[in-house]
Amino acid sequence: MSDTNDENKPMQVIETDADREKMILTKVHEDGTESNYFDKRKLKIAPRSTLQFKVGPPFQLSNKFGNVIDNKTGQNISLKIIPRIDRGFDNIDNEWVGYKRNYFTLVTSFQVRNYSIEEFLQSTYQVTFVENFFRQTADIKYFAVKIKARTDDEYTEINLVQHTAKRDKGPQFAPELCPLVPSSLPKHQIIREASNVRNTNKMKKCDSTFYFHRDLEEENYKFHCILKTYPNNCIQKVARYERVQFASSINVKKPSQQNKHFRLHVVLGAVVDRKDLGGNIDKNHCDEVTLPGGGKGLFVYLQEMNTPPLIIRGRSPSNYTSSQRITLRTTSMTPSVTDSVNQEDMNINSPNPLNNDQKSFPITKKSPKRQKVGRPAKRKSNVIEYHNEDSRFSKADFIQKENISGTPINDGRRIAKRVQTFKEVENIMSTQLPLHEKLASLREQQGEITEYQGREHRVFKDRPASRRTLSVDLKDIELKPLNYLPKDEICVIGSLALNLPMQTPVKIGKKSHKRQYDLLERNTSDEDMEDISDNTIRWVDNGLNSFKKSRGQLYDQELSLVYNMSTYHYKFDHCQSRDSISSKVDRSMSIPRSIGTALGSILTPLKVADDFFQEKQWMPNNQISTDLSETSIIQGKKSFA
DNA sequence: GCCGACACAAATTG
DNA sequence: ACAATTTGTGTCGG
Repeated sequence: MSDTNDENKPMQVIETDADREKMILTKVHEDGTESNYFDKRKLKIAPRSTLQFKVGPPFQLSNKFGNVIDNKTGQNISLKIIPRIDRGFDNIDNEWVGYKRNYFTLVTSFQVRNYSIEEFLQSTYQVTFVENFFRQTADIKYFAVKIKARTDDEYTEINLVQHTAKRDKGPQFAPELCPLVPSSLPKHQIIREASNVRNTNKMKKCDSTFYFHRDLEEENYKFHCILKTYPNNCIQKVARYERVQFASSINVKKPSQQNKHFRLHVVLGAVVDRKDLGGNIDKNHCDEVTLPGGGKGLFVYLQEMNTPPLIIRGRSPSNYTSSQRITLRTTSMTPSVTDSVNQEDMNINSPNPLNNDQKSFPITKKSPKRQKVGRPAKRKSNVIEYHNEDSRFSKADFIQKENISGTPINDGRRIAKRVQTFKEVENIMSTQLPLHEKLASLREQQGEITEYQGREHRVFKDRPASRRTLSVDLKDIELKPLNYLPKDEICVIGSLALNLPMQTPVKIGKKSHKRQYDLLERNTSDEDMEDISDNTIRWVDNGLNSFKKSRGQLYDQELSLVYNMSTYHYKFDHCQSRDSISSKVDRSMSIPRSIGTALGSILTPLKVADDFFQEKQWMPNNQISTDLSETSIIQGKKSFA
């Protein structure tokens, strides 16, 4: 459970470094599913991609209100809300970021310590709470949950809106109070799989996970019990709030232009009959509801959990890739701390007219140079077309044409293709090189002044700066989940895939990755459900302590952070030297922090690898190192002399 | 600049 | 294989 022992320290260094540098941060859950966190300013992923599902910020207990007594035993019962966000929030640079226009999913159940569901439903309960300085007691008709959003500072409630799957064609509605019976919470994967089920067979399979059918259990509940006072026959075990959005009217920024922070709240409460209560109720900690019979009821808050502060990005184009350009950079020499300094220097010379407000993304933080204002977004220009074999058409060529015509080239000779893997980036780069060089020399002949003049340093001193730049529009790089590619040919790095000159198809080996190891060791339960904790105190401890322990608001214990580039280094294999992938995975653990932080790069491992190679006095040929934080592609020398 | 509405496109679902 | 569905986001116009 504790990840803070010595052998993990090197890992943590890497992770911390990686934390600042990765395009996609992959968190592996205990059930083997992954959450892939990425910045939508930097990377566009298809709407229905499974990468859009991800576990969001953890909840912490924020309030306890009433007291619930089991009428049979006279004992207090101990309740626990089990909420989770399954879509809509990315962990970017230690902040939780959602999009105003996009859906999020919040699921929650609740559990009662030391009760089976049957035991629980066979009894009746009484709630005692204080409202308006008066102590009130009433029988509970049923338990229920609701969700809310608030601003972090003012504590103003923010409206939430839900859509049907039909979105614009269907109605909008506020998230409703959801009567619940106790249950564990289905795992993230189950929520994913159940998200758009229409097939009746599938629905039946899901049914027992999500619903409790009172009529089917009649003989178990012959006497008066709480089950009888639940509103519907079909009672939910899990509240699923899907397709939720913040009200479109919310202002996501403060007047100072700083991000406003929001929190999502989950409230567990008990619904009682208003008639059972005396006096005035101020409704500070309860809401009025309508009872099944039509009478007035009260939803009495029992317990509340909330998220850490959330950032909601608005509709500004600056929050989308359409306004961005990424850069692929290649280096011809081993990166080092010095190099990185130099690079940073270079960066300063590149203007960043776009976003000043990008500190949430590490790459940008490291390289404050977003160079070029993206061309106006064009609906139909998301596809890069190029021909793998035809070096006459370079990416640069393409971009130029595209910029002029506003449409992708498609003259029938070339294969339309979206860039999805680094292999493809590689292809683009390798095929375009000759032309690029040509263009470069042409430019030189014409006496063009290079953008990086004055920035020469040892890495590039042998090449005119004008030869170094090519750019790839970020919009044109879209990454697909792993299962789109034949497994034996790729290296899985988060959800990115690279051709891997290596047999192991690969995640990170046990020994090499303590966290992964822990994860595997712990991953013993096949159940879809999370276990009910059998100790109240531990609940609290787990909730709060792990919150404290968490770094970047991810639970240490529940995850293995497998960063895209942190462990393997690899290269683009242009010359069959397939032995050049270092198998010294273990050594990755000792990558000095300075190396890891040296370059704001989504392909840091290449640089890391370079460094190892240098250490070993051996440098592989044909490595292309790319740096998405630069504003241009810089093509290194083809080989080292 | 913000927002509603409509539109497009791409992965999933059946 | 194919069509329908779903959802991120591009775009227009008020």
